[in-house]
Amino acid sequence: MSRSERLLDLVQILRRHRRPVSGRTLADEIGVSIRTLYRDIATLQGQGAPIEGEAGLGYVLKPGFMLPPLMFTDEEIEAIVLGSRWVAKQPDERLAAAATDALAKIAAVLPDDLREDLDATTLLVGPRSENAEAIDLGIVRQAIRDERKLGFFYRDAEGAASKRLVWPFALAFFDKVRVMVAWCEMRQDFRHFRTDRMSGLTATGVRYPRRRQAMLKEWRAGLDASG
Amino acid sequence: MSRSERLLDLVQILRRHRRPVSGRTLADEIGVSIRTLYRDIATLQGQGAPIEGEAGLGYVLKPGFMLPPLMFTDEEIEAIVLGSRWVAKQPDERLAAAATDALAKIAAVLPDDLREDLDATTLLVGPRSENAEAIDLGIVRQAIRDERKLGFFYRDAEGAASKRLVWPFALAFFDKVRVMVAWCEMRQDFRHFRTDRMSGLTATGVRYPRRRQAMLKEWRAGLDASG
DNA sequence: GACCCGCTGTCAGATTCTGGCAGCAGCAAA
DNA sequence: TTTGCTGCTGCCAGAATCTGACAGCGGGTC
Repeated sequence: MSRSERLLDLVQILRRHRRPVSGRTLADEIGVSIRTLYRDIATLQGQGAPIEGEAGLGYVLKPGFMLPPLMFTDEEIEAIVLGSRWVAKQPDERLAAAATDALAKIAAVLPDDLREDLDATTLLVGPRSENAEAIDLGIVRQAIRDERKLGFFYRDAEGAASKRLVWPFALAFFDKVRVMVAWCEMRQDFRHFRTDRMSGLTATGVRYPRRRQAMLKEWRAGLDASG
Repeated sequence: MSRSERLLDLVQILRRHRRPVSGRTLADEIGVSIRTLYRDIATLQGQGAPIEGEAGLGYVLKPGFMLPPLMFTDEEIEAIVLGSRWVAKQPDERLAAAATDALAKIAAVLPDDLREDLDATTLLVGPRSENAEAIDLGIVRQAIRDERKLGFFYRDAEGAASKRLVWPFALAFFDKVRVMVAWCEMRQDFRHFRTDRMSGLTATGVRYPRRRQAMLKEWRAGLDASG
């Protein structure tokens, strides 16, 4: 195994362990001496990987992912950049900021001529949606990732309010509004919730008893059957 | 200079030369023996770089770009994927196909757990725009890249038709319609052309006398002043 | 035929990588 | 405080890899 491959492997292994891992463990897992492991970690940090080491504990990788070298055509790069620009203008502030950061990282490594080409693809968006949500979508995304229940108040189209406890498993982007898809404990069925009608969001921390993937699949199957 | 850096450099140098370049030239430019260059080329090809070599001519790199290893946070990856999905659903077939290809490349290297996270971000789009253009946007994009004049027929909002010769320098995505921004020889001013109202597109092959970047800048300045 | 060029094999020397050892510093539990 | 675990660095010799030079093949062009 070449060194560069090993470095990518190392990042992957670090991703899997959420708790701090000792260098000894990592070294064994890759099949390399601990001295070499320290060198590898240093190299990765030098390349911008957010790895943190603390004496007495071990190494932790901040949530993230290292993309290996990839070959893209001009048009593929253009598509990625255009898409990211679109996301950067969406009202979902968290994702928009992430898109901006990602664009900066990509632009930093693009050759000049390609960057100029991209300037010729302008993205004009209409006025921002007035349906800004009062809740933090980051909490929703985290709950989906961790498969944990969410509590909140919901105001439906008629203005009637209700308190919900749901099992969220997807976040959909529908034209101008964002919609959380979840299993609603009250209705005992799948429900869509417009995020701009939600309030009082509470991350319960309680795991729900099903797998996100399975629910997503089931929900999609239901969509196909009815529509 | 480490080997991996040199490989990236090699791709960049190949990008700059549009004509075939001999291995000898490349080797000199990087400061390495020709034997090593052949090895480097072989390595790059093994990594998927579309480099073609022909005896008696030299090497050519198909239009494209090799992205070096990059570190992204989960949310940045999510933003990129969401944006690419959006592009993939746009009516611009060429870009949509490119977005799909790019997504496939990215998905191929993502760890499983991250790929699952991304499934939870669904993109629901409304019905496709009915404003599909009758022209090939690829020709427009190429003309912009090469800074060459374009001829076409245009039907304005009132239905009046006219023949135009323009200097295109940007392609804008505005909600559901795509707009080509260009200097119009007839009006002697900047004009926007909805691509779905264009027909009879002709790539003249004639270069226009200004730099794309300068026109883009001037056009933007005009926008700011009037709006 | 005489080039030019891509491409491969071989091999010795240069370069880099690796593992083991020693040692320092920070932290936590005993 | 002491003990133990861990991150981190310097050093050095052996292993692994990379590199350059040479030779040779096949396919094109002049």
